[in-house]
Amino acid sequence: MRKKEGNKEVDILSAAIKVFAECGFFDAKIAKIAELANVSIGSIYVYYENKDDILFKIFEQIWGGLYHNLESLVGRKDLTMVDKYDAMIDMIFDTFTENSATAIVIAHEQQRILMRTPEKFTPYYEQFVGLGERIVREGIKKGIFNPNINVNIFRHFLLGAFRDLINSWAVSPKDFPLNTMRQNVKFLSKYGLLNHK
Amino acid sequence: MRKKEGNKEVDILSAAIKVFAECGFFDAKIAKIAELANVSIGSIYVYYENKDDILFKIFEQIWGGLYHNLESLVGRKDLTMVDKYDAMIDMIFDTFTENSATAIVIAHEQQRILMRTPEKFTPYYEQFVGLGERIVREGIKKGIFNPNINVNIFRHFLLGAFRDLINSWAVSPKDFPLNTMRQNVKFLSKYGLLNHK
DNA sequence: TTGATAAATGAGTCATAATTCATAATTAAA
DNA sequence: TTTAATTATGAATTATGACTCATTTATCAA
Repeated sequence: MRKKEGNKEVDILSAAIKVFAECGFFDAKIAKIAELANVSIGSIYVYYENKDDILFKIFEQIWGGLYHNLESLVGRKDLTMVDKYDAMIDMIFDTFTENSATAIVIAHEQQRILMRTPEKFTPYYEQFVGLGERIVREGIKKGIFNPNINVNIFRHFLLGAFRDLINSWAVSPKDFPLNTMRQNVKFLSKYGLLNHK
Repeated sequence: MRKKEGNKEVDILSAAIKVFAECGFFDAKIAKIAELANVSIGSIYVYYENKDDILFKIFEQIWGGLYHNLESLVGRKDLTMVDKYDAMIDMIFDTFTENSATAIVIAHEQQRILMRTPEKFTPYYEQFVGLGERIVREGIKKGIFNPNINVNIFRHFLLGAFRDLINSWAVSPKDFPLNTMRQNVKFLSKYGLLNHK
């Protein structure tokens, strides 16, 4: 039996994230991913079914991680609802700013996949969103959050805002300092634009 | 001289919007656009340089219209800052909900184009955004809006939220009633999620 | 040392679809 | 009519790049 050399599966995924982020999924060439991963073209098809499959695995990794993190957050009894909410925001920021290329890939490709083949998308995404909504609903029930807010709309409002912001940061980090972004997102989503004196 | 039959240029653009919305830009076939527009494949290249050019013209149309509308709004003296802000929100909603296919195309393709070839993107977009920022800055100067808000971040926050919401509405209008969406976006962006009693 | 098994390779296949262009059709002016 | 200018056409060309698979290479057990 022959042993695997290094970890091609991981190398390919990392390379793919970089290439997808730089060129976009459709202009990304398998040959370039192979080159960047120091792997032959054939090896890519040993580890992944096809080009789509590589993209799916990227989503799986990201949303799987976020789901597990959020799961342990929602259960905590030592935090106020606002603290949980803030922690959730931080968690999303941390995940996506850890690797800016990933942020770009998610921002660009997720919507398309989600719209055309939602059944093939990682279930972690819906599970993650479900947990997020739970935090908001719980906050409403406790009278902390505004009961007139439509939770479904709020979720798209917040995630949409996130996508644009994190992508902007990934493209030009100097124009979007992380801490300023965090503070503004937390503040805006909780208090809004108006000056309450 | 031969006369033009009907208005192929417009027919092609309308057909392209539908096909781009349904399949996404990359999976959209020129042949299908030609078929839907009742035009030969060759005619498409009489009126447009290539596939990209069709997409560019769609952006041009939408952002050109929005820019001109917003331009006449910012100059009005009879409105409070909050009224102007609300009117701007309504204007964006109106433009994109007028044609849901256009909303989907913008939501899906704009980011990619803007990131990879910003120099080729319609200048109306930046002009529109500039006017929007002016409203916010003016509101801050008048003490109506919170001076601690980073205007650049706010712009991405709001436009990102919009994109996701309008796209969600375009995909399943029944889950996102227009009026509820309008109210929630206006409320959330001004007052935020917290219950101010 | 050798045979068996799994891993790795990349030149070549092949389908796809954007774009071209030689030709035809239509209208207006001469 | 005839000619010229413009508009319309779609079969044929062509480039591209995802994916295949016959072959090679590496490792282990016997």
